[in-house]
Amino acid sequence: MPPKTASRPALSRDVVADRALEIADAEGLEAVTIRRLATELGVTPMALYWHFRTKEDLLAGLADRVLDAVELPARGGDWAADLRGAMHALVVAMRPHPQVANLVPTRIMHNQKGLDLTEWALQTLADAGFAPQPAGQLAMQALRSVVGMVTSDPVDGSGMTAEERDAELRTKRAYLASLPPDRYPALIRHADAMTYCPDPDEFFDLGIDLYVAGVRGLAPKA
Amino acid sequence: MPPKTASRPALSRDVVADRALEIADAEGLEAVTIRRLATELGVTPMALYWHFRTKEDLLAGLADRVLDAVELPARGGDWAADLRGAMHALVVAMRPHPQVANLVPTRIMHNQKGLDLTEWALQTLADAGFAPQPAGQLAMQALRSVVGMVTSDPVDGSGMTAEERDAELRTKRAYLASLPPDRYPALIRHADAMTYCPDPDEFFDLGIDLYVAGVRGLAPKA
DNA sequence: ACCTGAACACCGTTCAAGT
DNA sequence: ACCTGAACACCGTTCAAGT
Repeated sequence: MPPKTASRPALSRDVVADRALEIADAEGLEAVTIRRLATELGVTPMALYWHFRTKEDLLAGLADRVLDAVELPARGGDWAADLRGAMHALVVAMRPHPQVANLVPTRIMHNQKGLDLTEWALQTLADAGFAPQPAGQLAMQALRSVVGMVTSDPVDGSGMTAEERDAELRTKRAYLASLPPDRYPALIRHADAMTYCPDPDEFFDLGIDLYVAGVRGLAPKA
Repeated sequence: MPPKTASRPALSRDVVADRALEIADAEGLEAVTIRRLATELGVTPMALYWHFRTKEDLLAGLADRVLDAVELPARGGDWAADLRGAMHALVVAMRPHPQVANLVPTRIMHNQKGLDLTEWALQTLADAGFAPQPAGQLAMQALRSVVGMVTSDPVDGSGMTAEERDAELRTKRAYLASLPPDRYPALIRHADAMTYCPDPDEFFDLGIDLYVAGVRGLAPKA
């Protein structure tokens, strides 16, 4: 039966991890603190140690929660489309939690969905004709590529309001415009493109396209 | 003139940053602490605040120090070779300090060498025919690609002794071998390739090749 | 099984003061 | 200009104890 204080929901790994995810999304990973988490959950800091061995274990739990949300699509026969599908699935799962993205690579091999993703990637790369060594490296590169994109997401990457983003954008452009034009002509010419991304979806598409085109370029000729 | 206690070298941003780099390389970024740093430098924790506004500022200093070490080669006319040269220069500068690699992207635009690198990349990608928007994204992707490789360097990535690495390698392989073979056949087949890299240089070469091949695949036809 | 209480050894940082 | 001293508000974690 539930505890007396009906206000407090029962504690569990998932409840704690979900709350930690909310804090991380709203205020960044540094804001995720055993003590803060305990206060918000109406519990003593030590209570959390029943569910997580250490804070590191808790952070691993966050990464697992993100990986668990991955929905792998069905495989077709085309290796390029399959790679795209897996990367897109990862992007969809990770974009809501850009702060946690960096933790995912450490969990990829210790998580059911992570193993499924890796198996998928290895099979696909083997289909494309790669030997085990490059296939393994390219599979990991796909993961890192997605993590990198999500981490530097031009929109959601750093929980800010629209006004804050606007102010920062103006600051950045003013800064780039102030650079010596004889030394940094291209930088100045690209100032707008580097500071503003009209369509975030295109941002991710380009990253995935880049990876797939790279794999295609390196693939052994059939 | 030097202070009385000749044992203590004069404090400065560079002296502090170099010491912090040593600690980070040997024991990881978490070991870099204002108080620890002060003790090692024979000084009060508060002394460091004369040279760095905050700890964040100190960490930025570490990233700057890594970027300062980049030696850009001369440019040829071939855009692919130029891209390769810039990425290789970044790899050479960052590999000795894999723990700091993650901090570099935040400094790339606030550092002389970072700006030089970006200018180089943008000019090269413009030469290859890219419009400003994709050129800007691809330039950042090159940086992230290098950071990702250095961060997961199979050899130097996580300051361990040869014995520790060997033990971990055996553990990992035993773990992969214990997976259900009907569900993870490729993973098991790739176990050796995923856990051991015979030549770290090839690891980085493949990553750079992947990026360049990707750019080539996306480049507008001449 | 699940949680509390008190204590320990750390953090980064402010503020006033010394030289 | 450069550094010290004392204090504040935090951390993660251990260990023994409660229910």
